[in-house]
Amino acid sequence: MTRATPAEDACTNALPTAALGGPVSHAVSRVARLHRIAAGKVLKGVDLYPGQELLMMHLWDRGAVRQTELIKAMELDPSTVTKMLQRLEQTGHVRRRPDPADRRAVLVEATDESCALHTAVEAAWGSLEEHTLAGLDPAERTELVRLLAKVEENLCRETEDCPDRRRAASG
Amino acid sequence: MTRATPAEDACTNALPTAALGGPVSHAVSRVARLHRIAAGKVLKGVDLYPGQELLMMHLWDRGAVRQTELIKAMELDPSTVTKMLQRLEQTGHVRRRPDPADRRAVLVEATDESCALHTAVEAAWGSLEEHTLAGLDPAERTELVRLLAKVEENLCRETEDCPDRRRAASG
DNA sequence: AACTTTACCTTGGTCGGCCAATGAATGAGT
DNA sequence: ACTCATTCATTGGCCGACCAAGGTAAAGTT
Repeated sequence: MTRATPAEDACTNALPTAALGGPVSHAVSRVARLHRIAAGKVLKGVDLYPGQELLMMHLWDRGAVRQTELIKAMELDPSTVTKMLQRLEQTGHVRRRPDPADRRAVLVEATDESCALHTAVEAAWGSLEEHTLAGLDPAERTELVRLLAKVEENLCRETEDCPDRRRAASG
Repeated sequence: MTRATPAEDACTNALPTAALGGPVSHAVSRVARLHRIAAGKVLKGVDLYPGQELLMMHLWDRGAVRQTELIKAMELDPSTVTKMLQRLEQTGHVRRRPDPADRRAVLVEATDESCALHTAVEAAWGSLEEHTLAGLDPAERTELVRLLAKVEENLCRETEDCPDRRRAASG
């Protein structure tokens, strides 16, 4: 269509081709990267790496849980969670013990020291959020959340990675 | 049997604390992750990993460039680009040669074989973009792009990672 | 009870991405 | 011309994240 000859194309655009072919995809990548960096800076004060704070929040919120719980809640790969927990345990943020009711399961909980970070982490996230949304009025923020949710839905569908989200705990 | 506390079942949907404290931050993380996965699937057909396609696009677009050029254009860490290029070289997508005009620099260019992927990659990105935006009407798409750009600006500011963007290619 | 399937977690590998530190060549200052 | 600073690229280490494969234990089936 737009591009017929792959071999010869000396178009000297300032805009990357990617931005033309997929502006939103491109923007998502960039925003995500910058956001992660920003998160890293904010989290440096609490001795956490980006990503870990979500796990900790879940732990603070729910208390002792099985890893499966975390995996499902955060929709991450099991191996990812395992490794995160190993590091988190090593840094003293988390404690793991075998589940007495299920010998193949592991119970995870936040350590008391980590609980001291709870407030700081939430404050950090609040500040990160505010920074991210600086200059956007409430209507824009709402709209952004709505649109992102739609996009997430779309991507979720293809990925088929969040199938049981709707029914979390049905009897 | 030892299911969980009934109180937890009450707030089923398990809105993570993170979602309350930073809905957009949370959404950005999730969307980014899903988007990356989707990109991975689309790119599997062209033997590229997510992230590499942007680099290749730049190469296809600009021809032989120095790594610095890539680093600035993609706003990535130098070491990241180095490693990406090493793998890309090993998979035959890229070729590197010393810059005759500057003995500490390296010229990078896409191989001919990789050029054959050019069209496929752009098609993949197009399809990814379309998938991402499925169900959004043109107005919503525009708005999303606009809002993401604003957010990127905000994050950029703090990060101070894209200061010289205005003067991309001079001379 | 014995067998089979499923669930839970771990390990090993790969990739993108970062930071910190290093080596090599250019460029600027004196 | 000789320092000194800057730039270019690489290496090593680390983390998040994925997949694939494996081992153990609990359910489900016969």
